[in-house]
Amino acid sequence: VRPPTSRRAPAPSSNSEPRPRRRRLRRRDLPHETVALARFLIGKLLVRQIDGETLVGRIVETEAYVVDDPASHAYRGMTARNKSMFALHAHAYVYRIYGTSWCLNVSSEAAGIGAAALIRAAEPLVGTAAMRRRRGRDGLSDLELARGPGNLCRAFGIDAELDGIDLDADPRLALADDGTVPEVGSSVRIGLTRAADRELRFYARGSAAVSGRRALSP
DNA sequence: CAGAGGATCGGCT
DNA sequence: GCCGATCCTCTGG
Repeated sequence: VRPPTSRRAPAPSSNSEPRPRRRRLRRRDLPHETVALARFLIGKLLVRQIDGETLVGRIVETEAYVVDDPASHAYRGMTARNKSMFALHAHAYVYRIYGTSWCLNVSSEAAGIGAAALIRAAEPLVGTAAMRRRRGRDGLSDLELARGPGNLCRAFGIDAELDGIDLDADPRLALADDGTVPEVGSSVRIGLTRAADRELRFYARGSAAVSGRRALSP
């Protein structure tokens, strides 16, 4: 039973262990297989350079959109919107949803195969003031700044301009590793109508920055 | 070329 | 929990 005042146990970033300086992840460091990539990204860092500032968050929630997946944008083949999903792994796929929000994915698999890992939430570590400014809403705690895929993109200033970029080398957006090893849980994906039963969502256990109903992240 | 609907969010009941 | 906002993209005729 959890204490009523705190929604979740301490997040992975609250470990007091010294850890190595963060190191940019190159393409060769990332699993190319979609589910392995989605799981691997939990605990890694998202590093954004924008307007002369550095924003860093720890990824705490992802979803896999695999080959032959009716819920995937790539299910019916390549289109103008989803072509970044067909890029070699470690490219960004950024798209607009509901006319209101952006979503960030990391492409997976070989060139020509449409699959990706959606980044659904991050725990802000560096640049929280800038993230709060970008969210444009009052009263948000740090842990709410990048909770949910649309909120994450808003906080990090991610939009169509970053669609298709190579996360291996682009100066504007990178993945990094600081040696943190979180405990990873899994569940069904959030917000889907098709293939809603597949267990393809991954999250950092104990993180207060994950989205979705609490029952999905025990 | 019209129409439906979506990997969301936030406000309201 | 429910619902509307908002704007493309994709589909079918």
